[in-house]
Amino acid sequence: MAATIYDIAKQAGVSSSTVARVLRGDTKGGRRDSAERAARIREIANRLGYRPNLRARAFSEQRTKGVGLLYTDDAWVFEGVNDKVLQGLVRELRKFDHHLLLVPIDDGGDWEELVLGGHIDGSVTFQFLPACVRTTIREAQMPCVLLGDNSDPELAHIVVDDAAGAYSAARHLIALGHRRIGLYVHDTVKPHCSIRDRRDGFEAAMREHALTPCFWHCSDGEMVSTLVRGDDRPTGLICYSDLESTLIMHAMWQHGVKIPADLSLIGFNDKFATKHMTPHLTTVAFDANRIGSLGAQMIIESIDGQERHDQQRHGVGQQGPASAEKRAVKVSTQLIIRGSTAPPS
Amino acid sequence: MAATIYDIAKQAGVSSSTVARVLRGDTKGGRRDSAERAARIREIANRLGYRPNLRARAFSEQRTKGVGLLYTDDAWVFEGVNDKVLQGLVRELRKFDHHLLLVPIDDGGDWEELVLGGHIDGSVTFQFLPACVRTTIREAQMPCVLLGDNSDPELAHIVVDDAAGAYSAARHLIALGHRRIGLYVHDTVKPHCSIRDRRDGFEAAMREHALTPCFWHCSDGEMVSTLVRGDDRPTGLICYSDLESTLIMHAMWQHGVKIPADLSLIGFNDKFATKHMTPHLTTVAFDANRIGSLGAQMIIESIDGQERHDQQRHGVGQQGPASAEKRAVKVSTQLIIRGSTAPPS
DNA sequence: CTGAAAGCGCTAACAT
DNA sequence: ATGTTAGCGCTTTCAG
Repeated sequence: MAATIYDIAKQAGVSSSTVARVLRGDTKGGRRDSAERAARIREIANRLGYRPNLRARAFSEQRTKGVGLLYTDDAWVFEGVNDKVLQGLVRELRKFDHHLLLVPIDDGGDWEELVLGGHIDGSVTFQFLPACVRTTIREAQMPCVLLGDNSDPELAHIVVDDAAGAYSAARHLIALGHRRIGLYVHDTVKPHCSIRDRRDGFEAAMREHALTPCFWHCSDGEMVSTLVRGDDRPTGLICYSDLESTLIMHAMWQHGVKIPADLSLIGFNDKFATKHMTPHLTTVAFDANRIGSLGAQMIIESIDGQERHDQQRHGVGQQGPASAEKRAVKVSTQLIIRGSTAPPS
Repeated sequence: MAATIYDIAKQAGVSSSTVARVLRGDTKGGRRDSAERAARIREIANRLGYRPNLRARAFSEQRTKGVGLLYTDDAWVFEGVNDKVLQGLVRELRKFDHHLLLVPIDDGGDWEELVLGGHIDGSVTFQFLPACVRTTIREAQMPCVLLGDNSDPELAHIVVDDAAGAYSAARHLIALGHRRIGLYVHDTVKPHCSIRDRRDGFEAAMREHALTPCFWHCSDGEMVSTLVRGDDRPTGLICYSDLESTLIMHAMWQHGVKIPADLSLIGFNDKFATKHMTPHLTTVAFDANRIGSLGAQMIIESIDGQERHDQQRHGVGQQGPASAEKRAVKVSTQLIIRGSTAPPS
């Protein structure tokens, strides 16, 4: 049905290799096909609506140019700023002629067939994965990059510089004159390295000023109670994400607590900071898209590196640059000051 | 490196075909391999850590078991309830041993290579696609299902029964005694069949009671102005999605307009209805996950149907059931009544 | 029930 | 510069 290089070769009266070379623009080794032949071949290919068969190519090259996105938690993938990460990832992969497969990890274990069966050349993971998955991937020597997760220092990963972000937020509040400052994480937030890192950064800033850091990991109802009652309530609150900020800000409206007069509020992610909020939210922003695009570059590099490595083992390679070097990248944060923070009244 | 059926065949002293058959549990035509041989083959395969090479299989079967998700607008894919649709889609595809590829459609047109190059067997689309994409897909005879889009009646598609949903929302408000009722769509919402369908359903209900429907497609600022000034302001508002409802509800809090006493509010999607709102939102819900899982079933059916169809053309098929029948599915809605609606005061 | 063999379409090493 | 050829690993007739 679909035209192959053989069909073209026959019509052009040349060999299939010539067709393949011309169509791929292969000029390796100063190669240059005679212009006339090349033109005719291209014309015929065009007329026949030729398209390289990617399945055949993948089979021959032993490489699909596919990257798997491994995840266990559906909600996580599409939550918060992860949509931006995913966008950056997909777009960047496409730039390098790769594509992304969605691979949910179930208990059933049928992901192994897909991941290890050779339908993908490497994988990228969101959130933390079960240890068995990591083991499997490592044993299979599959290139892998962790996104938003630094739980395995052995593997390449990209995370936000959460500590620095929380630190800058705390510094901002302290500079405004706040003394009772807290960090709030909603109780539905699952365990994640970013919680610890943000807490670390926050507490470091507080300690530098001999202040006592408060930390809450509870429901919004409980947090609101704490914020509205008592004289020792915090006057500054840093939220784990803009979602917490939204909940708190609206609750404060309803309880008559003025922001920023009675409470200074800082978010994280710059996700809902201006859309749903009055006043607009001071928040710790970062380039989520970049996490994805960097991830794409790293995984492709890693795949290419491994391929070279494999060729070496078969004695085809030239020399030995360091094999897929493990890397850890931190994406920087930026404090965006808007209307939700002010000196305490 | 990785074991193949030949490696196993050699060790077991049988032919590769036998290995292939045993490992696949192929019992076609009442076939049953001798138990002892089969057991030994399986044992060896296991010991060698054999895994079928999916690239080779795809090449041989001329089918990858991949489905492409085609989209032009990043934001759309991850917006609103579409994350749920995507979840349902991916999970259901996996149940049938298929997988999903993310295929952003750019102007560059490099999506054609991926889609038409045989890396996917069929495609599913979100939102409306450029006409040229649809033309290409149709000409290539690629199986395709439209999700949340009925703009092309020629193609199989699944949509929410938006008209019925809006109708039920309007009926609810009318039954409560409201007379001035409006439908509100935020001005950032891109053109989509659901806007028209919801408007149709809303207006139908209003006409049945000889009431005048109001419709706004504007910024939230403008909508709020309308809601807070004048005596002929609406007492009931149906929002295009829970997002509009959120914006409106919080603005009303800030303007001292009580919900539901002064304004009854209805959302759509049941997305933020209980999380961010006081009172909880009356909303039109539907099973977004189901759109995805139905979509998966339909696209796989369509792919299988086409395969049979192709075999027929080569004279291999048996008989001729209707080829991939085009279908249009509507997912039903359900009005969930919570605290944001009440009789007008 | 089993084995031999053709074929899927492309890449790349080798020969000319 | 071009042609020849040998894979890539699995599926699927077709003989036996």
